[in-house]
Amino acid sequence: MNQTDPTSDPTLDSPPRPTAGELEILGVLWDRGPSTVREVHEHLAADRAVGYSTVLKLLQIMLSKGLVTRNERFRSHVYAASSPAEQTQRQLVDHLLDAAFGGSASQLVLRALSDRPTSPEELAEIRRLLDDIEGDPP
Amino acid sequence: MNQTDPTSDPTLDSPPRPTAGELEILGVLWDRGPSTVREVHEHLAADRAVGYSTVLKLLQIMLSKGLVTRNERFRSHVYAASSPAEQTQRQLVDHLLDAAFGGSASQLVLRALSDRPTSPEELAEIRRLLDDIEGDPP
DNA sequence: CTTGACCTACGAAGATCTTCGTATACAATC
DNA sequence: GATTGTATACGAAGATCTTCGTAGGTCAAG
Repeated sequence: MNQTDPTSDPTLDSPPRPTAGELEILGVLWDRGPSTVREVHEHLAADRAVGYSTVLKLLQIMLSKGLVTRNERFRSHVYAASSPAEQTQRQLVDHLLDAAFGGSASQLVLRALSDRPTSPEELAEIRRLLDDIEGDPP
Repeated sequence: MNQTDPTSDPTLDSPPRPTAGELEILGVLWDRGPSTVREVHEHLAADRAVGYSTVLKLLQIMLSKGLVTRNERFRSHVYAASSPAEQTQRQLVDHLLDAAFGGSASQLVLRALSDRPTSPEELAEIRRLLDDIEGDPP
């Protein structure tokens, strides 16, 4: 194999949807920014029992999938999420929309809002978003 | 087999979160109502290649998990979703909220709405929901 | 009663995810 | 240069999901 077949170059595809464990790690990276394995492990271990080498292995897999990047300039490699939270969240919502809501965003919103107590500030923010959308139609 | 051991009666726990394949089947059952394996299979096979016994097996597993019920009165067993769409959708949104949005419903709503073109009707429906929530605070 | 059509039950293979033990590398210190 | 602490790499086991082949039961028609 030689030059890049555009259809099979992994760096060109957006990374796959993260699994549950991967998402947990991404959450830490989004919060903290670029981190070493040790740092990620410490954060996760605060919540639940998990071994160091489990986190390491997961990060290596995530690297091979393109979910994270890593900087090897230091002895302790530094990992960072390769996509911002917004983009991955969008991807996840998109998937859920298709898989469980027949594509109806309003149904999903309905469930989300009737699901948990939502603060007045959040409600206001959503109204603002609706105004935006309706005021500036595609 | 005899009487039910109450500690292992699957009907007492709420059913677990369905997997991707299970969700696909639930979609058919929610749409069509109670259906035979054949009917479910026909619907799925219209979209993608899948064997009859795959669908059967999946339904049997779903039965053991409590995701569906079945009526054996006829030669062809009739399966039905054991929870309404709303409840399962709520469960899925709940999970996604925790796993990817740090529990912030408004963030999820934001992603959902900015994600896809949403029809004016849907937007209006969401506004109505907001009015409901704000008009009748907990 | 035999055959054919249709149905359920069962087992098992292959894929993916999660988890971790252990081997190996490296750098600093004695 | 041997030792010790810290890192990464690797392999493999166990769990769950997906998929389907095939055996075996039942009913109606011949």
